[in-house]
Amino acid sequence: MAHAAALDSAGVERGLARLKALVRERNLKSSAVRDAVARAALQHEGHFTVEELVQTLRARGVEGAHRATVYRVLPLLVDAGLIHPALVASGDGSRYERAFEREPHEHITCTRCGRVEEFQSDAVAALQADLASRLGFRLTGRVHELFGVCSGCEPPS
Amino acid sequence: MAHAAALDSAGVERGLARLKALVRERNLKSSAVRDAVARAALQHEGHFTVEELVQTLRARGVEGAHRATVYRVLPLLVDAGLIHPALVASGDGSRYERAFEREPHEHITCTRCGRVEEFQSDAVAALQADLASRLGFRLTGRVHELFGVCSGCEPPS
DNA sequence: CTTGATGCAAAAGTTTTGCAATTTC
DNA sequence: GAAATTGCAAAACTTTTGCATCAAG
Repeated sequence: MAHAAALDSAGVERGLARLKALVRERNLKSSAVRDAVARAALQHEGHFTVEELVQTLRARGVEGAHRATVYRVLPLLVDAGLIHPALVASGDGSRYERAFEREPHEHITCTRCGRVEEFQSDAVAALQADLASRLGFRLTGRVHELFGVCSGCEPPS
Repeated sequence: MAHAAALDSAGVERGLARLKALVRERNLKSSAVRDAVARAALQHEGHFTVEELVQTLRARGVEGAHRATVYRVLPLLVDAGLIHPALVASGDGSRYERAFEREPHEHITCTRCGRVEEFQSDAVAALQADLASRLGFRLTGRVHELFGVCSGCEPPS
């Protein structure tokens, strides 16, 4: 189970519009390459590394967004709220995941069998919102992962 | 704000004992250098990078635990439950923080300036415990990170 | 003495940067 | 045209590894 479904094409367009708005706001210039990176990021399922994004773009034939360009573009996508860094450092480089038009979600992983349950908790979401504003932050993203041992792997005795 | 207070010396000793137990269990050999790394990690306030730990050790005069050695030792400290990886990738290398004798806590990161606030919420902890047990999991770990823009970077207008 | 731990240096990786060539406004 | 964006290559970093040497059991 586990990963967010890919964003549909209308959603991707809305994401690109959001990016364009930020670009205008900062007096930057639009660019086809950057849009392609944004598209790939928005359409990616689950989390991805920079390398994976580069591969996706390359596979997608067309324009080969250079690795360095991707590195330069990602921070802007984060600022635009399209993606955000995800998962604690786990070896091979930084990971990101889509943040745009994505419901807050939680994961709980069984460290024994690897099974992942995905669930939603309005109570958690409400708490997060409350905590963020109390600390003076405008909340834009969240990562909430629980780890444990499931009943299948460790029957309550 | 709010980084974890340093562990007192009795706590450090308990941590070292725990490490020693793991070392014995795995038929490894004890070592003064490894203990020094463990000490520095346990006493460190807040999160730290490998580089910072190396600096601390160097400053502490004594033996200059080599960078490579620290890299080799850290996974063992994680297995022993003394520390754990912390924070999603944020630029300069993996971060760790003490886990031993420490309450669960959360992080909120400003995506604009990178500042990290650490806080504790009993309500969140209670919810996590409740959700986990409801899903049939024995909770053993959690990663909870919020992202946003802090008031310093985006004054409430 | 047998095996693990360490330091060093070299190898792998990951990110960042300077520059010249392009593209956008 | 002026200024931002890109690709490329080089530089800067972060982690991992092979080896010879040391230390612990």
